[in-house]
Amino acid sequence: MYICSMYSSELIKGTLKTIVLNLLKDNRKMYGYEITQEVKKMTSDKIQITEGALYPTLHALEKQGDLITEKVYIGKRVRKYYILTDQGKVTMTDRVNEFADFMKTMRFLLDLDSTVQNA
Amino acid sequence: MYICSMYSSELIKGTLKTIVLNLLKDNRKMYGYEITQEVKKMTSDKIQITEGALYPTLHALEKQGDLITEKVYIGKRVRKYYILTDQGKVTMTDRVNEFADFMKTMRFLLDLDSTVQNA
DNA sequence: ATTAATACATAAGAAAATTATGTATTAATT
DNA sequence: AATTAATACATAATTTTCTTATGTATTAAT
Repeated sequence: MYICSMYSSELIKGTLKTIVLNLLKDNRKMYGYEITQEVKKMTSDKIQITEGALYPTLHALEKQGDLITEKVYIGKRVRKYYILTDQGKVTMTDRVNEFADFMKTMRFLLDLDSTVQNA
Repeated sequence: MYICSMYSSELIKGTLKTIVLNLLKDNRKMYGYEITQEVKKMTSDKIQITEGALYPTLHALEKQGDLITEKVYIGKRVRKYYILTDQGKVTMTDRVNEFADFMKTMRFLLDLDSTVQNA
């Protein structure tokens, strides 16, 4: 997963890229460790991204042209900021829309709109 | 995946057990092929479960005691109906609630409530 | 002085799909 | 009548994506 205290690991698979790309929208620049902390904070520890999952994903997104990096030295420590490219913005929008549509489909399929769970 | 014309494969990973268990609720009994067709129909072809994914999943759920089977012969053709056990009903509820909660978390994380996509 | 936190990275292994293949019956089409 | 499509099961090889483990190094806190 990304170490999830709350969700069974297989549930969350496949959403990491969507989460990362979405966090970087509005020209925000973030570095890896910051992403892990922000997601942990925003989800009240429900989703905790592991470094073993995050860094390869960031490298893949960079390789495919969705992200560019900016190295900054904080004292002697390296920090790699990630920024969305124009292509990355398109990918981000596609991914988020796709996930939103997927949720809609799943809500219908699991009959969730008539239950309490989706409050 | 389950052959998804619409969703990128990694998005859907991990929801198959939840989908299957949920379809079998209310003491409904279904066989494998029927499940693939029902999901295809209910999602307007957006989610198409492949046999390579479904059968191993059904066998796993049976092995762990969530499902029992009932063989029926239609002429010379075998049909294996799957039925939720009492344990399976608990698993089903847990899984569906977990997914509902996960969607809630993701809606917040992706800031979907303030956009058009979640209509 | 030691531990925790920050910050990066990669590699081995596991889980859950995909893709491909196989068997066999029955219905539909040409 | 012969072929194709649909029904219905199954498994095996491969790929993807994550987990778990490990590694290096700096800085802050105890």
